[in-house]
Amino acid sequence: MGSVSPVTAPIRLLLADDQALVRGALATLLGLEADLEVVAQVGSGDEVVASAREHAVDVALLDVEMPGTDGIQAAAALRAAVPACRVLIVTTFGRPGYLRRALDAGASGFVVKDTPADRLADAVRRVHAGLRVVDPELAVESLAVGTSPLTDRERSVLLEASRGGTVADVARATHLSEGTVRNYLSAAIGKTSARTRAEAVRIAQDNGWL
Amino acid sequence: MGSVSPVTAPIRLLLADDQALVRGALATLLGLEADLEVVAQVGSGDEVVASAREHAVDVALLDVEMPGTDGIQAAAALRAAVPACRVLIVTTFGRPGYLRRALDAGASGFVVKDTPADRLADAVRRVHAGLRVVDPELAVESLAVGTSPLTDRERSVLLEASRGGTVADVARATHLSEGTVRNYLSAAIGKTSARTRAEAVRIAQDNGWL
DNA sequence: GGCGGGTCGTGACATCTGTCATGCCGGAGC
DNA sequence: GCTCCGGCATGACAGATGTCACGACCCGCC
Repeated sequence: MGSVSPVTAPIRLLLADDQALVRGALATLLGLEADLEVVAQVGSGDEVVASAREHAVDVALLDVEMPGTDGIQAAAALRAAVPACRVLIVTTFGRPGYLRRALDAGASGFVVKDTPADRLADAVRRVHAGLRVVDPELAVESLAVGTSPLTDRERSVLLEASRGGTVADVARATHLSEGTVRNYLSAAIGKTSARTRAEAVRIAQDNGWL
Repeated sequence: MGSVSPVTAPIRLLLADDQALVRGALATLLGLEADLEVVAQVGSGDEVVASAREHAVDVALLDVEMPGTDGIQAAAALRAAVPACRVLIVTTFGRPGYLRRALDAGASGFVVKDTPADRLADAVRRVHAGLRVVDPELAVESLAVGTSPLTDRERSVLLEASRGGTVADVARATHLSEGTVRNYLSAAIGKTSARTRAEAVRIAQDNGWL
């Protein structure tokens, strides 16, 4: 007893990713580290909070793109429900808006999926130690792009329009007048410096504003 | 010598995926299997053929979504250059058109990334043994959807239009008359049973026709 | 109280889109 | 030979879209 360097308990991890293959592969990868232990895996954002609580998770690795509750919403819910649990967002797309929203939601780290595999474990350790982990390049871009210029309605109308329907479709879906929809779309097109509705959709998506 | 059950040489694998994190994780996952060995990893389709030749690869696992040469084009090139090397497509999206094109390109297997991780190694072994590996559900869907109804020009015009530009933009990019572009778009809209250009884009993308 | 900003609506206008008819050319197939 | 089909184009037309001006309401803020 009282050894000079006691064996610390491993960091308990939760993995949330809708793609079972990558989820499993990441679990294997992280499980090889002596000080890390994957104690839970889920395939949707809705299961995150319950699972994190049940398994006394230290760090949750959340993908952004998931069906239902996405990783960012899940991060917010998780921070509220289990404040001791840190969140590391692991995502495919390094969209500026994602980063900002992730940090707002209380995430401690943000890693894109094309970073080298051997850095992931370090990111987890840093997050667990209370540090922030953010790709500096992405942080710069995020600052440059700034926060979304779209109001809530503009965003929701543009989101509906991104499905490809006509103005009439969008109006029906949002319970708005057709004229109003066109006004909001016009505003969104202007604010995104686009020249078409479709282009506005693309720009907003690229920036993570949808 | 002449032992009853000789140790067979491990199956030599190539991994191609633009996301380093999943690539590395998959490598770790597969490397744990005694009869599998990851001998090469690349991050783009252009490097596949050279790398496969250099490392005497038995089975190549290719992602479809990659910058530059995509996994399906790479599969075709690889089959032509190194016929002994089998191809297993590992992709995020189970789009019917992807499957068909992958098989046409000479792929032996097609696995979506939301299949359980423990099945991947089996898929690799089967492919190596000369068997076909295809998700039966996806095969059915692929048959139901059928092959792309779009002609080459319709496809390329729709692809250009998917970037969100106006008819004039597309006409400029494709060196066609504006009227012709509108004709092709109209045809594409009709063939996809869409009611808008944007919807036609969405449908074509979902089916893997772009 | 006044001001700004977001929300929702109307009406009018110029332009863009989607559709259709029609034509010409070239190649594949009978 | 002829026909069918795809590529390419033009012209015309109805309807959709994007823009602008304008007004109404509510809320927060100085």
